[in-house]
Amino acid sequence: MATSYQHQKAGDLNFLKRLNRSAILEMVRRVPGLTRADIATQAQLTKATVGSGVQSLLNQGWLKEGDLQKSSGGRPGRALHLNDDRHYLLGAEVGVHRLRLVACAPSGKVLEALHEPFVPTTPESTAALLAELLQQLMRSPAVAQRENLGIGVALPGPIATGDAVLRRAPNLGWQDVRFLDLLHPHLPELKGVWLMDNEAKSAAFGELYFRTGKIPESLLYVSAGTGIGSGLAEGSHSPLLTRGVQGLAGEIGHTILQPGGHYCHCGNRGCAETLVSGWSIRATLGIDEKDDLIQTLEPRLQEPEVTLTLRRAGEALGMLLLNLHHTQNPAEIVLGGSLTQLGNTFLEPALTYFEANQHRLLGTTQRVPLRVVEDSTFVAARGAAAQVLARAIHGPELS
Amino acid sequence: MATSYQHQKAGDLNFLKRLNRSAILEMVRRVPGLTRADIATQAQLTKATVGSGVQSLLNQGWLKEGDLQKSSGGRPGRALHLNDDRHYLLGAEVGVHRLRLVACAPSGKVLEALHEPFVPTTPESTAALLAELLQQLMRSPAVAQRENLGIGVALPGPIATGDAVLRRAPNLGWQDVRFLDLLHPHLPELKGVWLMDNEAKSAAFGELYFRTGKIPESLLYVSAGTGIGSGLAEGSHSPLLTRGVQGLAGEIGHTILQPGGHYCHCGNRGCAETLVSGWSIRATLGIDEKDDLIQTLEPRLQEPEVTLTLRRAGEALGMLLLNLHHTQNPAEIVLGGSLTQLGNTFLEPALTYFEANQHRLLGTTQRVPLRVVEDSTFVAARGAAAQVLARAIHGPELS
DNA sequence: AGAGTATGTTCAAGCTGTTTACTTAGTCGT
DNA sequence: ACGACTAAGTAAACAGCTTGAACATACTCT
Repeated sequence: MATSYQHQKAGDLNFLKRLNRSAILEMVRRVPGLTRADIATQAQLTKATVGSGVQSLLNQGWLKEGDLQKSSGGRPGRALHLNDDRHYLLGAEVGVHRLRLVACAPSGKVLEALHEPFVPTTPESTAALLAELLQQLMRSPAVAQRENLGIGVALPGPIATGDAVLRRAPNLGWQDVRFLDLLHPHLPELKGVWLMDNEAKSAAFGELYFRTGKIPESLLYVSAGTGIGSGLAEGSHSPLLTRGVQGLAGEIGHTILQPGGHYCHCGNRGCAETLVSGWSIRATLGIDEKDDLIQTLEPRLQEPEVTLTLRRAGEALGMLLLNLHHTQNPAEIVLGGSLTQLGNTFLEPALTYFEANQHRLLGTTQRVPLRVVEDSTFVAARGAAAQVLARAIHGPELS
Repeated sequence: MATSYQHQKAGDLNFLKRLNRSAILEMVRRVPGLTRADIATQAQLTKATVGSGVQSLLNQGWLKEGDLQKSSGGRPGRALHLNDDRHYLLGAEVGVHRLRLVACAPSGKVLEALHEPFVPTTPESTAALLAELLQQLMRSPAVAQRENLGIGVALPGPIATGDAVLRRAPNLGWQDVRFLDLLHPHLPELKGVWLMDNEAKSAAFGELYFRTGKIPESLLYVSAGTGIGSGLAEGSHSPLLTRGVQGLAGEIGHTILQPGGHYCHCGNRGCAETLVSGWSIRATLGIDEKDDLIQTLEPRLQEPEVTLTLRRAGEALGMLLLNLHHTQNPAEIVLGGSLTQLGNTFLEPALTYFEANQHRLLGTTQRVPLRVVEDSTFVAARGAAAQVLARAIHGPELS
């Protein structure tokens, strides 16, 4: 249930063993079908060490053996795979207008999902509602016979490292909420990892951690919804998230993009959110808080006023992306959040601006891919589940 | 001589031993006067392990024993200190108008320094000149009888992780320079660690790594000179630097701060450097490239045009700092570079803007300290030396 | 069928951290 | 001044993990 992260400086033999087991598990997770010999080569371990480590992971049900591989002149190796049938992870996102829940297999496959509209209330009643939905999810047949590894909750506001407090969620009207402490009494039987994190950071983590094939060395997730935030995940083995001392890292909605510009709800002037965000688009077009932004705008996309507003917002987003490129320089940028549903009127100016300017400093040597998530509904919830898995693999759970 | 950094996933017993030795050494370095018992408690190791580790570090000359500490009811512990007399580190910075060199003790104390004006030429002749100055430094009495641990070079441009190439240095007119490969033939006798890094990143590393007492969990160094760049160092044990895939992380001079603003030399419009930077101040006030900016402006600080220009630049810097606060949220910000010598006309607006706005999102719970370096002349060179020490402590050198 | 080659396993050996008991060096109380 | 007490540091036996070398296994090529 603790979320603090112990910075490991020194270690004993047990630590070394766990380190090696984790490394093996991560490698097979990332590259399904790896053989013991492949692992020994890549991890710089001996065949014997890998053999015993794999055996123990097989016994614990983390791995399973697959087919024999094609021989390359000698005895063929046996393929190893993550055992995707034994465990599951719970991930939830408390959004501004929605609760989203997933149960994931260790591979990241979504086993069951729930998507409930909700009107923000107190943290306490939200926790009660979420607990009820989680229990509903856990009773579903695809999940019920698996072993749970823990639960992760993604929230729309800054959360500092090592302290499970949501400092402020302006769009929920919450402040200093220890959400896990509120949720735990409703789910006392739920053991394993308990964690909470910022929504964009969970999303970034999940997009990187559940990736297979060629894995970028870092990934930035930009979440464009009512507000706008970002998360940076780095490192392929077990990605690290940049949270900042106060959890404010990624609060890009409040970076200044137009000095002396409009007032933001934070009290400052010219914040990026005054140019791109659900609330600023609402304000510009006079759309009521109670109406769904996307549904309201969909039939009005041809109106010149709407087109102009979305184009301007899109261009501001492009600048914001370029600023992140020149501040954090991630290997890949992923764009998600409800505003991506506004389509090309909004997205095209952002993508165009970024493409036109990303090579200003170094020429066209290496392109940073910018990808728009097709459906970002469960990205943050799935990301929180990914964080649970990472914690389980690298924590004391693995014996 | 290799600069690539192997991401350690798995390890053997030797790795574990080195890890523990490094941890002990780091702890004593950070808190001089620690006893074996203190180390055992903090590092979660047994007395016996610490004892043998310390013994080996004493034998190798990394540590030395000090006085007995005050007893707290039992046998007093013996204080341990970093042996500051045995080794030294070389650090150099190739600036736009200056070469700066230092030889440091492991504590970070500058033993000898050199500061030479220079006019940018080819990489080759710069390497030759630098090598000559380095040899001069190594012959000085305070250094000559110590053992060298390696050399680090800080350069004004992006350098990607794991690849010792300076991609572009616009203010030097260099491109794709493997500077270490040019320097090495002139100093074949120099063994140990060889590395190069971006100037602001070296500075950030050094400011964090050589700190004693209360150590911030992360530190952002902003270098304001001809151009403007930043570096973020994180983690107290052995700080990590964020470089980005292409080494563009921290290129904050080219973040957009004024959409549709003036053209930048990068070809884009509204970059922060068009508002704050040595070159933009020169351009606004019509100061020739050949004249020293600081010396030219010092007698003119009362002129309304100068005051206005510097105030505007300072305010833009304040916004840039706030943007970094809301993007990276470091635990401490350090401001350096030649422009800091312009004094309060320039600095005061920056500091005021930052102080006035840093609490917009969370209230005044926790203040992020913003410090201006008194004399930033050797900060980057000393930081490069710090990187050498860290590489030596955590690399294979420690047996 | 037999040689060749690479995978995976077994087991004694070596190394590292731990445990336990002991020595050492102070303080406190009488 | 002496002894009881406390905590730091050390020595030796012990436990656990990785290693190295020999061996068993499984496929291909001739």
